[in-house]
Amino acid sequence: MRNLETVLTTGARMLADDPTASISAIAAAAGVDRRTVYRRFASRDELLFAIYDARLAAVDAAIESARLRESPVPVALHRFAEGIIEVNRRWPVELTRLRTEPTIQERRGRSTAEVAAFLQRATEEGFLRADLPDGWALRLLIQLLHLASNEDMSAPQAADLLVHTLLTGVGT
Amino acid sequence: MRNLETVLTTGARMLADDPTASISAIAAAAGVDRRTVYRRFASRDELLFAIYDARLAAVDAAIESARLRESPVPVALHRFAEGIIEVNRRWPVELTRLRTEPTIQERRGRSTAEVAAFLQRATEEGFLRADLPDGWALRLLIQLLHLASNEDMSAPQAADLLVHTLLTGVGT
DNA sequence: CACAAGTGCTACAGTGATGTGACAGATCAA
DNA sequence: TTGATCTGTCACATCACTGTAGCACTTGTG
Repeated sequence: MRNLETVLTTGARMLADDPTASISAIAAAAGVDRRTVYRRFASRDELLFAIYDARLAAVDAAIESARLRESPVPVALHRFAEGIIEVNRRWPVELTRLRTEPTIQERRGRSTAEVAAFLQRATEEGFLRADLPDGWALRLLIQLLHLASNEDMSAPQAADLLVHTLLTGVGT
Repeated sequence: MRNLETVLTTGARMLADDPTASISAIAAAAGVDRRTVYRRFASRDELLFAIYDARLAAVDAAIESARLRESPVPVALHRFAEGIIEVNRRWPVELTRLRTEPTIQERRGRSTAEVAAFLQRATEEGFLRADLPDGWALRLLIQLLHLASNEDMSAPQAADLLVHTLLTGVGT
């Protein structure tokens, strides 16, 4: 069903700027009856879960195709950034509350571990400074990804800006 | 009354990680009866407004004491970062929804304009690159402030890390 | 002590969202 | 066309939160 996909993406978009958006509102925006949503998802939480799950799947796909383990660091970083920016734009999810859920947490943890390992490699190969606080580069990268996703430019352009900012900052 | 301040700071903290936190929950966490909150604030929105207002006041104070117009750019930047980090920690408000309110919007706009002007000066004096997309440095700085605020280190340390990252990035 | 102000507690009406049921109409495959 | 599946709609119970009312109790100030 195309409708289901529409509900998920629309829901993601709406919940992004108002986490309290009701199922009625989401259904209406997706051009679907509220009752139909309840036929697909037993509860509100299940819908949120499905949305988050879709996002996580997209993130995993982006990580996969970035080849973080194999490609040269600069190449992988660019591909990863571009991929995640596209994911963030299609799934602008900000369901921080769901991160409590163990299943989500575990799965999300695996993805971030992948990225953390990549940053570790980048450090070892001399692309990142080695004297940074633990996890700082990772958290910085994630924030920059959100920031770049909201920039009014193409994904490749945004990725370029992001990588350049990440590595060299905005100073002279 | 000390209670009022407690309600505001507690509310800020609770609403930061769950924007739907009820007045009952906030009151309970602040060690106050729900009815007492309603005696101070006519409605829920008025409480949110008061919290946001307290944060804005703290931000203004931080901007003020940073002397963004007069001090040398590096000095002002450090003072500003340190001040805002402390504000973010005391008022971890993420009431993006309130930004619709015209009063808030206008007041918030004045603060950010002040910072934007400072960044403009920093660019003119050669501390920031001049070829950045419009507003990128400002949005980046704001995000970095949130990020640094959550780091487990003292405000001055976090400010150092922030400024260094902002200006030179994390690359080698 | 006495008075005033503030707070806690119980209770209540109103509202909006959630989740469920039943039925009619639409869609699509055989 | 017929049967099965999906969807829209009206209806309903439930629940949590909001906002208000009245009364009893505590606290501080003269």
